[in-house]
Amino acid sequence: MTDNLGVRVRFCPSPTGVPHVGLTRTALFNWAYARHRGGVFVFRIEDTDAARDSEESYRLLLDALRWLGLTWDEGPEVGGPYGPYRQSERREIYADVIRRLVEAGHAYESFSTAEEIEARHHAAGRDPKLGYDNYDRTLTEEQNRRFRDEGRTPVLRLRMPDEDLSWSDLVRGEVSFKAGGVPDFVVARANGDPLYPLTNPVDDATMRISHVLRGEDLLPSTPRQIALYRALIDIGVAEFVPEFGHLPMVVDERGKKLSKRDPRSDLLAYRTRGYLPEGLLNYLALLGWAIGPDRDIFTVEEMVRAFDVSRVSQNPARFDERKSEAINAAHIRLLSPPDFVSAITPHLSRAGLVADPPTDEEARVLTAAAPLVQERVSVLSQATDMLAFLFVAEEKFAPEPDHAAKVLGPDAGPVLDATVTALSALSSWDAASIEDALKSALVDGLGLKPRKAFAPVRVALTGRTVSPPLYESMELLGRDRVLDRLRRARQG
RNA sequence: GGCCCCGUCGUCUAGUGGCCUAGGACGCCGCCCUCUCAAGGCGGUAGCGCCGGUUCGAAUCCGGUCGGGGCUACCA
Repeated sequence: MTDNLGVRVRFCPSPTGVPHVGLTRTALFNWAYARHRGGVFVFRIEDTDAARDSEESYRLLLDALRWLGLTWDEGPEVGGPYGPYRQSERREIYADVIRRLVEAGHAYESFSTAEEIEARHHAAGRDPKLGYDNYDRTLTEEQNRRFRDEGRTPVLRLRMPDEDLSWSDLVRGEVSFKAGGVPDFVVARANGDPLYPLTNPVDDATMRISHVLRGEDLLPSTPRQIALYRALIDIGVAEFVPEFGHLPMVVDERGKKLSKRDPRSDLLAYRTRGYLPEGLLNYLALLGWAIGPDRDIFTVEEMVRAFDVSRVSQNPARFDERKSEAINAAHIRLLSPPDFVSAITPHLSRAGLVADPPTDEEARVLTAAAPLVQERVSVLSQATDMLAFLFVAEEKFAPEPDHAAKVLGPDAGPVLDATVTALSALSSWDAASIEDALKSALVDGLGLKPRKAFAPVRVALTGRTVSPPLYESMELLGRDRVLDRLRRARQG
């Protein structure tokens, strides 16, 4: 039924606004399915709505897929045998299909206005929300001519078959819509503009798409697509009806479809906050799919190997930021030290802490300091806060006021003094020596509990009550800066 | 309103008639480790919406019910 072309799936967003996570999850599942089956992943841009589409949005879409590594085999900038892959460049194709649909009697002219349709429902005592009543379907040429003479211009509607429309959904099983339940729908405006309900299936048909995997919100439009497909087969545009699989919605805490305007849907925000592509993808995969029992951290390769649409969940999936961070954190920990350094470097330079690219000295410190924070961050941008004390210009360094207030009071004086004394006398400057010296000076010497003893030192040196490990941080900072910061803290 | 989809811990899920006194993960709580915070280790908390039916046996099958959601444009 899907002929010898094999698996061909597509991702077909419209370039409006910024890329969002629901869309991305759909892209991921399509991509993973193509890769798993050794098929083709087609990327198509549905830009038929000039009023809302933008070139900027188009560019962001491409960037996003590339960042995530969701490579496409056919589509914008890579081409392919069924192009062009932007609907704005396929107008002649639609015009031709429309003409043939009308000639074959599958589409007809419809002059009814919304008001007239509603009025007829009222007059007949029907629910006015019923939608189009197929009124123009049976109009004679004579009546059509009269409308035209009045100066009215018709839209084109597809004639829905008078029978139940069902299909075996890849994720939901048998789904069926009763005959007559779906009104004849508009495929082209009066001015000839083709509409989404037409362009989408026409492109799928002409691009030989074998499996349509999309959000569940599009499930009610499937009967229309099947009807259109049958018409397309009749006029020789399509060869088969594809398989459909409707993925569960990604919802918010209220259970509603995650809005494009919800800050959590902004895909780009995850990138700037420092999500790893593999971390984000792993979490997105969890929204409606499981790689197996008792397991939820995996690589894209593992996902590709295991992915199967028929195992996709039918329930809506709530987007949980905490869990998405936890999954990302797990992937950060999986990074090799050099990879982690490369991952955080752009964040540090964007924050103005290191040059772009970093100087040799900065790179040296970065390499030494990165392991100190790799297990402490869940998103990359957090590394900038934790490492800032190592890179800020000395004259700009100052402990966070509220942190200082907690532990740098009058009690801290003797601790700071003892630390300066102990450190000044140290013969070798390394974490182990520093630890020995401070423990004997503060814990043994002053009789303080370790947590009490080190808190003021930590804030004096790193500016915060929470920091990377102290001794290692001191080693990296160097004796001069350490002593200088301690003395400055002493003076308050 | 109509049509359609969905219903296992708070959340994401495993579960496809006996392996389930329901497993994992996030979160939360406690303990251990410890210079802080994490990470890590150990332990704990919490769930099959409800009612019937089928069956020796149901989270799993069927019906109903209740609840949630989606769609219902000359947007995509």
